[in-house]
Amino acid sequence: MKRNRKGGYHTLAREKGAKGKESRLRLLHAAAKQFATHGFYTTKVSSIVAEAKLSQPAFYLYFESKDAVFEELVEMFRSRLQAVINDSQLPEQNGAKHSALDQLCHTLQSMFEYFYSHPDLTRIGFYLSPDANDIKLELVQGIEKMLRHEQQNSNFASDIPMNLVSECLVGTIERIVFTQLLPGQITPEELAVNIVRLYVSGLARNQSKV
Amino acid sequence: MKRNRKGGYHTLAREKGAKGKESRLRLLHAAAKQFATHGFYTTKVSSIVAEAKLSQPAFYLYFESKDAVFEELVEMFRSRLQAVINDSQLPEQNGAKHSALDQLCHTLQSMFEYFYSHPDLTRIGFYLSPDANDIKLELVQGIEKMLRHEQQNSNFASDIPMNLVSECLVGTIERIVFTQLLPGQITPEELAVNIVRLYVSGLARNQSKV
Amino acid sequence: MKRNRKGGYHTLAREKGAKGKESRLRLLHAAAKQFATHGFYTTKVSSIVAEAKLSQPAFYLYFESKDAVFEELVEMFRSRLQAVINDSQLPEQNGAKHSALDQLCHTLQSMFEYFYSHPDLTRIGFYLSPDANDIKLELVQGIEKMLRHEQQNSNFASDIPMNLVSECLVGTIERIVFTQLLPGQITPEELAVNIVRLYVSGLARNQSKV
Amino acid sequence: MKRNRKGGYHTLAREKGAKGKESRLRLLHAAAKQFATHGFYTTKVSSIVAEAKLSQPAFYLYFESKDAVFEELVEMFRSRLQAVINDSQLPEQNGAKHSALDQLCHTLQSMFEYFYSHPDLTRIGFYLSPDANDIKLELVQGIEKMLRHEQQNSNFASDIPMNLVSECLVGTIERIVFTQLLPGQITPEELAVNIVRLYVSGLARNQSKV
DNA sequence: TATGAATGAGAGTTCATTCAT
DNA sequence: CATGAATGAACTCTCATTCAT
Repeated sequence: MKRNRKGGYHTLAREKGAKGKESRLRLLHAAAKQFATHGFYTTKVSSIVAEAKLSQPAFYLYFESKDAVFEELVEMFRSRLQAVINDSQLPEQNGAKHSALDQLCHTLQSMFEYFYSHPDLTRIGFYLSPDANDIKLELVQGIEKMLRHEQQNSNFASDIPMNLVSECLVGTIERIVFTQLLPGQITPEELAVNIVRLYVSGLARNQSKV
Repeated sequence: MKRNRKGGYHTLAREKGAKGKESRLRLLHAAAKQFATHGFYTTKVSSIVAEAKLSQPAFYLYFESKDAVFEELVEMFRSRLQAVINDSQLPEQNGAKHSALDQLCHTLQSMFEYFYSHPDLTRIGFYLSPDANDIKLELVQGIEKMLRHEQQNSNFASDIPMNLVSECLVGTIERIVFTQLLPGQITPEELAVNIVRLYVSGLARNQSKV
Repeated sequence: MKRNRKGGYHTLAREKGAKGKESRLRLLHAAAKQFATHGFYTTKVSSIVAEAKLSQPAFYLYFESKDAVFEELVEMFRSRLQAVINDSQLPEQNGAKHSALDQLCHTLQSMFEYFYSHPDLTRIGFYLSPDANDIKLELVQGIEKMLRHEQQNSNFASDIPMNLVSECLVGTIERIVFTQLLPGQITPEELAVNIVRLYVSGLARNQSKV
Repeated sequence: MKRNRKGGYHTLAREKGAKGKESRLRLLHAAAKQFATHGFYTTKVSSIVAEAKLSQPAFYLYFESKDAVFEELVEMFRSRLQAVINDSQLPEQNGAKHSALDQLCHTLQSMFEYFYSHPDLTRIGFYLSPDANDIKLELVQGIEKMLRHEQQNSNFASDIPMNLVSECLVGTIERIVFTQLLPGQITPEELAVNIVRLYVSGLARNQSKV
């Protein structure tokens, strides 16, 4: 968020007692929902607290500013997404490593599962945040690494630069998540499989095209 | 009560003489630039008119409101994009029709050329507008039509639903335009070719994968 | 577009604690005074809050808009006036009902007392409001009813339509209130007596005129 | 008008040629209509010129300001009304002077005829103008003079002060003009007769009341 | 005689944020 | 732990008025 930098945190974060922790959480959820639904600028602090059934000053008991909650949500999305990706390493099986494609497929599926179970955060981190580009860039780089790996195994012949491919794939993911996954048109698994298949095999019946 | 008799200053939208037309255009360009750079909410009417070297009231001489200019810009983008797509039908050559893929490739290239020469509008119509989804949906449908055509010529074996493919492709376009095309990393033609190749042939060297 | 999610700050009209109630009242009084003194359009919200010793946003804590306070004041005038009229029914005395004229006289006096003790509201409801006509019309009808009553007791011979008489009387009231009563030239009681006498007996010494 | 004093006239009034004179008149009529219909503040210069089919600068060719036209219209009303009253002196007939009542009746009728044929001006001068009070005061004084005259002829026994009676009468006139005369419910003559009869004879059948 | 184009000045309203309790 | 009450700072939009032609 570059919206309105204010400088260092002041010592709020009073989330000591149980009640405080709970209030903070309610605010966080309310904020996520409101931001996801209405965007950053049309979400008013007043509606966040209304949804959380707290007063406006209470909001500032737990967050430095409207910008700050937003940033926190984005950060949550970013780090959890990172975690999901990291945790999705397939274990070796019977001493044999999985192919990079299996790995990719599995990683995508894990991501999609995460997106599906956190639609508000996803909307915020992927669409709304000014940092969305950075987040997606990380994704691009992660994917590129996997692709290069497979390429080194000489399974990819494509003369399209892998970086471009990753960009394409991330674009695809981005859209498909919002138009297919979140509305529940398709399961995370199907989506992962379909996308990987498309990117690997392409559409053509005979491989002489273009 | 209802005291307010609105009804506009004097029917708005003068643009009779050349000077007026020019001012309106300056405002339109300034607005496009500001919106594209800062987004809708952080763009102030004051900065638009500053960039256009006019006073604030002048703005309201030519546009009903800040919302209205924005909508006008979006509409421009939408209709011109539509026109570009429609005008990109390849003519028959030597009595033989072009393949749907050539057609797709050519259409993409035309679109990319349009995007490249109108980056501000593109940013507005594709990212910023609440109507962006509608616009992209039109695009999805247009592309799906082309793909189905090719499919009926039985050049596509893919068992992935064509609608899903279109969605994927549009996602790709969307991203690639902003990360590669607009920053000038790649020419419209290269981009079109690469994308079509990727979607048609896929990445794999031998077609037994996944 | 429709970006604006209005929906009010936080449901408005707090006035929970005593302090809030008091502020709201101060604003209401200030508004009444300003409107009465300067009229609707020349009264600025800024002068209302200045008089109430509050900031501009505080105004919108208690009222939806400048229009809204005005309407509220008008409504107060209208309803209280109605109440005054209703409450001014003379009780039976010694088993004998009062004559309609006594009743009229008494009602007028009550009204005048109300006007005299609420000059600002009176100015607003009688002069300034676009609804002033409705309010006066109610008054005309109320008075007409009393007059008809007396007429049925065959105390009135006049061949002037009672409706016209009521209109005349209301016109008289309206003016006399502002030129005589509010400036303190005459007491409510004197005024009521004089007017009724005038309307009942007329000016002429011998009743053969005109 | 105290609205916005601006100081002395500048030398505009270019109404030399016939066309100029006509434009000025069109503006004046348009202004009267707009002011009468919508009031001073809700009438915009832009709507006046729209109605007059001229441009905004043209307006300032003929009038110093919005305030100025309004004042001019009020002044027209005031002076013409004065003239009507002065011209309504009944001539002696057969050497015998008319009674003051006949005179009053005739004067009222003339006034009503004037009002009826100039509804816009009447609305402006009687209702809208801040000077309305002065104008009505003049009227009160004129009427009071007539009444006193009749009183001296000892035709009036009333112990109600003649000044108060005049005030009452003017109030009556004011209202009745707008609710009965201008909407065309009653002719100027009938109105004059009815009012005078009411004020002279009163409502009562037998003169012992109150 | 008239107008297209432009503006200074200000009004109402909103919102994130804080004070006092 | 929480809130009722209040505000500074902006922002959009309007309107009478003028400049240049």
